[in-house]
Amino acid sequence: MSITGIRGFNDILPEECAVWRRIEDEAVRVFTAFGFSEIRLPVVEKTELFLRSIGETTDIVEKQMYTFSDRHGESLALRPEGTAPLVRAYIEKRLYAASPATRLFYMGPMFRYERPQKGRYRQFHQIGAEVLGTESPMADAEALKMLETLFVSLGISGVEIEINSLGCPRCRPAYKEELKGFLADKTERLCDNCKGRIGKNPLRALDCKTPGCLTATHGAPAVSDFLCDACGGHFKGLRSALDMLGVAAKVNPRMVRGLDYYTRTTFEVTSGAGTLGAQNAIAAGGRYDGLVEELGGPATPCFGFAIGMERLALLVDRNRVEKRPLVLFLAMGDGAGEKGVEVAARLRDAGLRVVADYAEGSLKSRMKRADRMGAGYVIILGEDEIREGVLTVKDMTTGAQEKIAQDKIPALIKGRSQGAQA
RNA sequence: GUGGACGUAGCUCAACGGUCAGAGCACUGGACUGUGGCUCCGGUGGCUGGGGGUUCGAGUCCCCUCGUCCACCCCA
Repeated sequence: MSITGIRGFNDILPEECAVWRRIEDEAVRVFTAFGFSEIRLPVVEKTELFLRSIGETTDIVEKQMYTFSDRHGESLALRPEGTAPLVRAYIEKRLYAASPATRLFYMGPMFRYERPQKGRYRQFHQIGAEVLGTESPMADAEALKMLETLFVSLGISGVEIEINSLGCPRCRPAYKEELKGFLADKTERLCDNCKGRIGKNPLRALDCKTPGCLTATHGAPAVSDFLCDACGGHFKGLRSALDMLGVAAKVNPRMVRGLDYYTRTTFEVTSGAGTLGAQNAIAAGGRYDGLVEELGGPATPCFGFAIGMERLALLVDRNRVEKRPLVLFLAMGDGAGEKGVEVAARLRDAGLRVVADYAEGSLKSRMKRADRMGAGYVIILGEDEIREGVLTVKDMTTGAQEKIAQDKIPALIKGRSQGAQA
């Protein structure tokens, strides 16, 4: 076998790229309308950045990061997510100085060493957006509205938004203790995984789907009952803002996220569509009010989310890919090939999408190919046309054809395809 | 990291341990000298993922390995 690609690292082929392109274009359009600006960040960062942001005991850091030493022995990592690098840049480039609230979005590859499966790959792609510098629950609500707007514009339906509040460093410890107390006499029922993390992060048990953990956590106290006044008010503000914006979100008091930096609002967007396999989360995020300060910046409350590109692509309608009509230019006979590429170039200058076909073969087989390539029009340049100083244009959908002067072709094709679309 | 299913032509899949591994689609040529879609006829295309073993004989059975898929775990 010759050299193959790496497990979990996929080639995105042209057909799939058309879908991705559509998603990306739509995301740029929607996010821009909400006042977000694009930022492009490196794919590699110092390992320490992720240790300090995501949390040293999270699965991502413990077993999913691609880390390596560079030639000077410094530990670097392929980014497993986009928020930490963005916050690093925000602090390093002092973006907070420009305006009180900064809205940024990014898209690109992320890397996690996991066992690949449907909707889960070692190199995967995210589109993310972050609002930095505002504590207002309106920011959370608007970001969710933005997400919903994107999904609608992509024709995706049947998604469910779940929200929760995890509280803040002031109120969460009390809840943690309460939960630990509740689980204390039920530890035996927890799965090994949850037994291990009960000390550090007992909240994870709420999210666990193993039967034992489900029964053990049944009737457990809810975070929402332990929120401090400020967090409770924030969560209430979020819910009423969502109502106002017409965003349907369900409160799920058991939803816990896997990254340590989340505070207050967390959310997850899932789809019931079977095409997603077991990975039903297509977007998720939340508030991380302490992260910027934690990483050495000024205290800056933030909200952000990331969308899983591969998963979203599984949900978009493949049949609706925008296409300008393709014109296939066929030249036949001595010298016609050269003349052909030149005429094709002029037609492109006039705004048409033209492929010059100078392959061998009978006209019949070349017509057949043109048809299979999806050509809307075929232009033929052969001996007859050269002699008469015209080109033959055939409309492949109607089958009609006519001989016409070269400079009249763009108008003819544009006129017809516009008429056809209307 | 754990468990399961599966690797045969570019794609989807056949072939009881027994001739030369087949079919459909795709590609290509022709029937139809410069006109596509339909039909018919021909052609190209395979180290049966790789390695080892059992057997007179292996695509088929056994072991190893690589890969894919599914699930757990985790997450987007």
